[in-house]
Amino acid sequence: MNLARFTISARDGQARRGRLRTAHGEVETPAFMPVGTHATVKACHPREVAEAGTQMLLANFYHLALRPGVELIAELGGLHQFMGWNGSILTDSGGYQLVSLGELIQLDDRGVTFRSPYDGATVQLTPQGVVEGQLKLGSDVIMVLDHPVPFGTSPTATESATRRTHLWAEQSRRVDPGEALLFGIVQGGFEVGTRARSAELIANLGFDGVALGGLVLGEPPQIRQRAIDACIGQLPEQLPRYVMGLGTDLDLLDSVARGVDLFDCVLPTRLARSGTILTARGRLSLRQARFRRDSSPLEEGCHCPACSGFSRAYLRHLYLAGEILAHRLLSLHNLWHLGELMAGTRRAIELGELSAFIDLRRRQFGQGADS
RNA sequence: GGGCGGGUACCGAAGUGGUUAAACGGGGCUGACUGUAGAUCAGCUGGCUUUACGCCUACAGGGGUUCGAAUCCCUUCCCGCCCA
Repeated sequence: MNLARFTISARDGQARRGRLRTAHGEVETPAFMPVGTHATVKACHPREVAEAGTQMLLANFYHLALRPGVELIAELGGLHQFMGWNGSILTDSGGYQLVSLGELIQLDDRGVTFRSPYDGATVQLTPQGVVEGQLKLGSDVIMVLDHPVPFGTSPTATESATRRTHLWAEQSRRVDPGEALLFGIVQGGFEVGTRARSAELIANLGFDGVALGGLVLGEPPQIRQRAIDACIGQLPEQLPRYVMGLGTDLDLLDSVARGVDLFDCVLPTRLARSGTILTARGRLSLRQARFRRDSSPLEEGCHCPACSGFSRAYLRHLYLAGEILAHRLLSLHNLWHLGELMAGTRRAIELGELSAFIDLRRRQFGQGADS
């Protein structure tokens, strides 16, 4: 019944120009979602995040359930009101934490038990509980619980995690998402056949969208691209496709060309907090001594808050001095950069010029960031 | 004038006869970062070179003792506290 929530207005090759309707507005796709794990895009005011071109951001159910708690957020009017964000919110289930917090978990087919990294308390996540919890938060797009495995995991372990992911996906479907959209997640490791089978199975469970999970976990780019292609081949046209955790410029462009609609990544904000900025020519580490006296903006032609009025030298100084403003300005620059990149791809798809656009960006990127 | 305590690499600070070019911090430099336990993490930080645990210069200055000294002795200079 939620199929009409996603419409495609233009195509260019495999790429799609679409629009996802949520309870909090429309999301123009292809879109990049900044990550706000703890109900904040670190260092940035929500207004600034919106100004960077963000229509939907990601928050993390698992982390918010631990702190400050789902009930508390619900009591205070839901996640949007709680964090002062009027746009759309996609919440991740905590599936990724099975990988990132690997030593702190115990799991079986019923779900996961986490030992809280904050206070050692144990928390249980079940497929249904996770969906219900995200509903209580008032999330616009709800992710199911899944079980990703890093590159290099044995076929047996991969098989078992994938089977469990499918089992959990089926159980998740028993919860009525109401106004929210419910997205399933494909796993299957990095073997093309198992990937494709997982995609086919997930695509047939009636979700409102399909995410490709378990990627960017140590695999070489070509293997990742093959895995993405294997999945896309199994997915129906009318469902939005979301590759979880992908976020370099080239990754985004390649995936858009393969028919992916949604992305999220911690990279722009995390890199910013370690002094690295994104530019059309590549990354730039402001910590490098060569920027000490550089009076130019982070990137010529950028209209972000950091590039309007501040020099590289000043921003480098702020960063090295440990000043909070550096985190904010550099984060915003990086969000603007990806916001512009995605706006560019949307325009290019509409004009049927995506490959030219990608070629240009790729060539620029190849020039390096050293000038 | 007398007594006591100090002077260690860019800074702070360990080390009191031998695997010490010298612990540990800070600072500096370099690198990593892809559904955020991350304002985090890792490496380098006397000089030179064939980057080698090779050579040189080093623990205020000078002189000794010793197979061997940042470490022990003598002396000079400087700093701090106390007494006159």
